[in-house]
Amino acid sequence: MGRAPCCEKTSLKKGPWNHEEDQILISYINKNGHGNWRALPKQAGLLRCGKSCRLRWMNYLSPDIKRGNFTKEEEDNIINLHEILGNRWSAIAAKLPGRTDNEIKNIWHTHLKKRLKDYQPPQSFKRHSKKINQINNCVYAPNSPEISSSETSVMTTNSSSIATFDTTIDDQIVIKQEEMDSSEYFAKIDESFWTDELSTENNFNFVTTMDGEEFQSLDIFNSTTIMEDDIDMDFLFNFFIKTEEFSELPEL
DNA sequence: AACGTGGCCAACCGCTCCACC
DNA sequence: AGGTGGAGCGGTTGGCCACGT
Repeated sequence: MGRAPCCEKTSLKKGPWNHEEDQILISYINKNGHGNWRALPKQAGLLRCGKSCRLRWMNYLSPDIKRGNFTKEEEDNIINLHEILGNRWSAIAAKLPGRTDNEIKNIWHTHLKKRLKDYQPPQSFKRHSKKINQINNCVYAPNSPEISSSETSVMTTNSSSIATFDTTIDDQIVIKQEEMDSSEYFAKIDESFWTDELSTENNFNFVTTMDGEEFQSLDIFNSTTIMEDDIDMDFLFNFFIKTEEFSELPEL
């Protein structure tokens, strides 16, 4: 069974915070910081448990929090990150500055889940399957030279390419740190590109070769979305953990 | 105007993780 | 190595509000 409650709840206030309590908490933390959440309410003179104070600060009062509606870009990022990370709301929040895990969780349950459900992928998808389990090597090459025409890149609907697969070497995947205008590299996808084989989980991903002529789909996308304009190692690490098929991780 | 219903979101609860002893 | 306690996480709840009938 779980541990005992963190405080004697009978004497402590629960429910919505009022303005006065907010002010007490803000001024206490501004003055003293929050070393020990458990001890904080007593020291600050609040009839709340430490957990409640921490939650109020982290989710509402902290100056780092960005208020207001989520932008389309933020929503897209949440969708993509959720596809990679699942319900790890705090990990998703860490990628969205100013947004809290609670906020993201709420918007996921109220808006984004519905949005994904409503989305129908195009009907036909021509795929030349290249199984991810054929890829045995992984190389992280952030400063590698320009992408050659033999390589296949991966993108999402709203971001630049970050991953490049060398199609001339069956068992190698090269990850490059690229910042580029994706429209420069990727041909437009028309209806003939898609087939019925595409599962709904794949609907934010597609792959083209660099010359834009021959499209390829990789089964990697059954569980993975690659995204973000600015790649970072933490993100890459999560990506590789998620795609357990890789036998090697990039050097960190 | 009154009532019912559903959406939204702040807050709570139970649990795990992890540092420390 | 095992116990303890604080911090943090994810699921869930409850109350407010907008909208429809």
